[in-house]
Amino acid sequence: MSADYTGRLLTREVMATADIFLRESRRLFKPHGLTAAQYNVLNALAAAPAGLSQRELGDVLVVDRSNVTGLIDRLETTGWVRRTADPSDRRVHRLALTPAGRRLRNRVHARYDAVVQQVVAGLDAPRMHTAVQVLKSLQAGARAWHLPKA
Amino acid sequence: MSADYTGRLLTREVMATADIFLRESRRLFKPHGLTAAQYNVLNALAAAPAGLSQRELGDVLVVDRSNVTGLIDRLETTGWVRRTADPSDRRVHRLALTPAGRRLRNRVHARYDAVVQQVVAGLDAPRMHTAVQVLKSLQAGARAWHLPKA
DNA sequence: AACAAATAGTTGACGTATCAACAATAGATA
DNA sequence: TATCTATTGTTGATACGTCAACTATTTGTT
Repeated sequence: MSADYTGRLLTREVMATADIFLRESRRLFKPHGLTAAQYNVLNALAAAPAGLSQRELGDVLVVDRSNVTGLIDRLETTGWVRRTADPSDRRVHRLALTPAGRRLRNRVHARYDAVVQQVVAGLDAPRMHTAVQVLKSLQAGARAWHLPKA
Repeated sequence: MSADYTGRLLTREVMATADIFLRESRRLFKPHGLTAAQYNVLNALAAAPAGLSQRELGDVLVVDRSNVTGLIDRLETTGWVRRTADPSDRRVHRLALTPAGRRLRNRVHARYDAVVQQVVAGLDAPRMHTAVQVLKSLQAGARAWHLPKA
């Protein structure tokens, strides 16, 4: 098994695994009326006690500002997120979970976490640790390819 | 470092890595006028000497039939893919690369492959092998969670 | 203070993805 | 054969994602 064959295989499997995770996680979110992107928003907001601006949220999710607009529009109509004016900068919208949004997030997060534990159950810590290191290395490699453009 | 912490970390890193790959690969495809989805179509067709029906292509790419329609519409207008009538079943459209499509695919594939080799360069075979095994196990685990619904 | 950047958010155009509903065709069965 | 069922591809609605262009602000410079 040549090294480059394994390299191709590895990158392919990373993509395939992420794709399966995404698909299966959608099945979990759907009954709660949530999409995967919306769950990520609730989660990011739950982890930011002081709230986030839309730009900050976009940075956290690695998503364009323009995408955040629609995402929050929809989450506002469902009543899970609130936009409030920032007192010190009239351009920014401060985002926060509503109580209902926080409850929903906690409920879904617990289920999601339980599934992750189940999915990961067959793996021993050293192997997982190696896998994480390999993934980090792949991320660094991908970014290193990116940077030379500068 | 508890096992469940590593489990959460692992799944998060899988998603993050796939996301970075996707973003960076788009940078590679763009100058050739290709999107990531379109590259995947060209690749699937290049690997199927007898051509594929739209349903078969959807199965290979794990996307909905309805998505294939638009994908092929666009690739037909750029002249990289051709739809032909299937003689034995008037419902199906047989898909094939045009010569230009095949040339484009080969050109882009070569570059893509070179980048993958570069990205993977810092990793030794045993670690990659472990990572692939872990990923396969995660896929199996995710699907195992899926199946119990039946 | 006045003017020139830079930044926050929105909009519109487009590509990709899903789902549900539909027409045309094929296949199975009564 | 006539009918019922399944399958192929298309369409329309909705969501997500990008980019480029725009407005309203802020900040920085002269």
